[in-house]
Amino acid sequence: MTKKLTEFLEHYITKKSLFTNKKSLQSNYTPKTAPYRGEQINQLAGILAPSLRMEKPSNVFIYGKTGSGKTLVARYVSQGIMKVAQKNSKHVVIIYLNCKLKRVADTEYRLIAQVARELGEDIPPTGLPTDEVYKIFVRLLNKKQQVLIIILDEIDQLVHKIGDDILYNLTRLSSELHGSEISFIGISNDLMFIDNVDPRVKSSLSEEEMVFPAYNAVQLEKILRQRVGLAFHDGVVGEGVVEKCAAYAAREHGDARRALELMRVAGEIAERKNQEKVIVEDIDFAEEKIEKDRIIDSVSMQPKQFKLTLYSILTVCKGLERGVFTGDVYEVYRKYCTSCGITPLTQRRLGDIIAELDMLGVINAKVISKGRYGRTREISLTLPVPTIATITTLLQEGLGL
DNA sequence: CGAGATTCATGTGAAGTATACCTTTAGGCTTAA
DNA sequence: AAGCCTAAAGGTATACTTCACATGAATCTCGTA
Repeated sequence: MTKKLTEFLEHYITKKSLFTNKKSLQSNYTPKTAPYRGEQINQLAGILAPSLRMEKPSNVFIYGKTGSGKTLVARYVSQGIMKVAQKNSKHVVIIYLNCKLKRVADTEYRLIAQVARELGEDIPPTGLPTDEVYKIFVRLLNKKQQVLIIILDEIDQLVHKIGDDILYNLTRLSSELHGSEISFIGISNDLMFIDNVDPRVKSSLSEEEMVFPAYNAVQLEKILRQRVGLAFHDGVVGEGVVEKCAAYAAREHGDARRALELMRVAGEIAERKNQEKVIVEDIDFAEEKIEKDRIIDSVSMQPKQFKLTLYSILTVCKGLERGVFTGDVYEVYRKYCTSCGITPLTQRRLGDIIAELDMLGVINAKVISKGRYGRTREISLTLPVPTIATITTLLQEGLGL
């Protein structure tokens, strides 16, 4: 037994990895070149370039489906600008924020606080008045002359959650600055998003607009090939693997991020199975695994009450084909609360939590009217059965049930 | 039979409350001159 | 007397509760053909 283990570990060291540079398949990796996005890069660079002369660049709004390279281009261009700025000792600061991240940038206070933190100021997580944080932020900017560019990724989620007042406040910010300049890059998956905000905000925040088309299958394949060349040893990726990967991702509105992740996970799976090559079948496994991991990840990061709510939903749904309703879930939820000593929330709150779980994509909740029998959310599960099982046991352990 | 009223179970918005955390202030203690 | 620490006071953001009203289609009601 122990011999077998050491053998395995010994073997692991000597074994040649399939990867040469796994990082280049990870989603936060910025490659040296961005195929099929040259135009967008030039355009964005053109918009942001004035920052290098210490002038305020126009605010930009970037639209495009997930995995169409929005974030990549924004990152790519900012890196370029930062590099040039540094060489010429210009004070240009570019901050990237993902507004969707819970407890980081999902409220006005937290967003500003986070930006200020990135600029090296210590802001407490709560307790300060929001306008005090604004003041700190303005003071910070005025301390030395600089151009600040804030990239707000998934900004539609933020506005959906807390309203568009924050955008108004942000746009007004620049009038309080002397010396420094500030501009924003908003990134949104939702094409209709800007039409639903205050027109005053709209005009000032989207001085420039960019739309990113989705990649088609051919382009995806080219991108994949490029990255695969960086990430894997030669000849490791088997026949037809890249093609299949590209086809899978193209099916999902040309999501390049997904294609890359698929490729990476397929590689990991192949490696774990001690294969010499990545084969087509690995992609199928990878697809399952990715979805599962994504869900498990986002579930395990939720607060306790969310977990308990989800657990209640899962148990109520189990074995049932039809969707379940808020009332059913609440009943079960209360039962679990007493059995594990958590004070139950009100049904009002539970409704909100269910809505949030829906937003996360863990469950599917739709408001329906049952006519004479009232109105409720119809909750159903869309996840594959094995995933549900895993989550259920995970939650069970986590909640001590 | 069909138009309009009714009804149910919960959605949804606003306002209030509890909690955790922040800064400021005042008082008490220590320390150094 | 100055400096430092601590506790209380006064304030905020956030998660949650309470209250009150909104919703919308199945069902009911009742006048009419």
